[in-house]
Amino acid sequence: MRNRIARYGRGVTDPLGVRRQVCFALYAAQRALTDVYRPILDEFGLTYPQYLVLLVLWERDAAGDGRTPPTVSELGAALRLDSGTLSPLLKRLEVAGLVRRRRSTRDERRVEVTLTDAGLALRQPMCQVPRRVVEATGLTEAELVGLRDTLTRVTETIHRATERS
Amino acid sequence: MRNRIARYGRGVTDPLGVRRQVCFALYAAQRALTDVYRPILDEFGLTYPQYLVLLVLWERDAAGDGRTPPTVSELGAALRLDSGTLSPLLKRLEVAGLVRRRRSTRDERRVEVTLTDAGLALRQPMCQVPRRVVEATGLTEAELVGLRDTLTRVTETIHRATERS
DNA sequence: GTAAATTGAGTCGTGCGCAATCGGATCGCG
DNA sequence: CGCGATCCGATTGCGCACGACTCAATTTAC
Repeated sequence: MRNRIARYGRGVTDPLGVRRQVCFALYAAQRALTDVYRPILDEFGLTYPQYLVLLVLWERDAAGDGRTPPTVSELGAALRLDSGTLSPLLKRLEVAGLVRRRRSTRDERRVEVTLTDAGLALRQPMCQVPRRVVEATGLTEAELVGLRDTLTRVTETIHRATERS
Repeated sequence: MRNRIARYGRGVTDPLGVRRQVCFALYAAQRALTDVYRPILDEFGLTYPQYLVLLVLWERDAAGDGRTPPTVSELGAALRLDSGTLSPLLKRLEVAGLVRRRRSTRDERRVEVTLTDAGLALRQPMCQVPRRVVEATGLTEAELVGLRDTLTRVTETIHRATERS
């Protein structure tokens, strides 16, 4: 049974106090963490969402399981972004020379995204990026794992709930 | 019809994978939670950042401590948003009839933001919004408090670190 | 008292993030 | 085989976020 939240009245326990809200904490933390990434990723000429796309591509590449390269939809599934976000982003990555976009020959609706040599070469130097960012959070390894798992659970709960509609 | 985001079928165990990273968990959770807010706030014709601004204004209004109304800068300090984001946002809130902007007479650089009657009247019906959202996360109250505090700590740590430069 | 520095709001450009929509490609079923 | 339903990607439009900048008002330093 869901536990009840105290009644929303006024005064000291004002439920509408911004800083009391988990949602604001999440919103603020996300932007703060992006602030940490920005100068680091700037060294590589990347934005945070672009970096995430590369992470997925590196991951798929390393798996080396003989699958075809990921399509725009598959990247969207991995990052939960839709084509309206990914299409222009991938174009910018292509202009930067890090990825290639190519129509699938088997299904010409699909666009397969592959890493260029330059995109592949970025992987090694960027290996230390996560460590540098994590240090800025000031959290212990255990706290980080707990935080990640809680956040992941929240995300999955929400997605399960909304996919039912 | 909107682009549907397919389920991401792979395991969570890839050591260097996107899904292992706290940063991605934060990024994804923030967007998932916004997905929960969107339809609810749509009923009031608001976006999430606009709702946050109203939260601060309601809070200040309830405090009734005789202070002057918050300025754009003070709203920015509360939400950690700069004038480049707030100025157009506040204009939209003004067009919507929820907020008034007025130059301070004592310092004409400042713009004071006050609630209109319509903006004030929105407070009561929106009291249930946080509860409805929190239910969607599927977390207990204790977990929520812990999550909020951890996130707040991360945010503060980052800000202390970056403000030193 | 005036020049220099600072502060506060606004504007512009770039890049997400999402809704809505379009057009082409494929699939399902008769 | 034919045709409608479905799927996929691209595109468009809007609203954040943020950096860089402008401009005016105020504060300071001398």
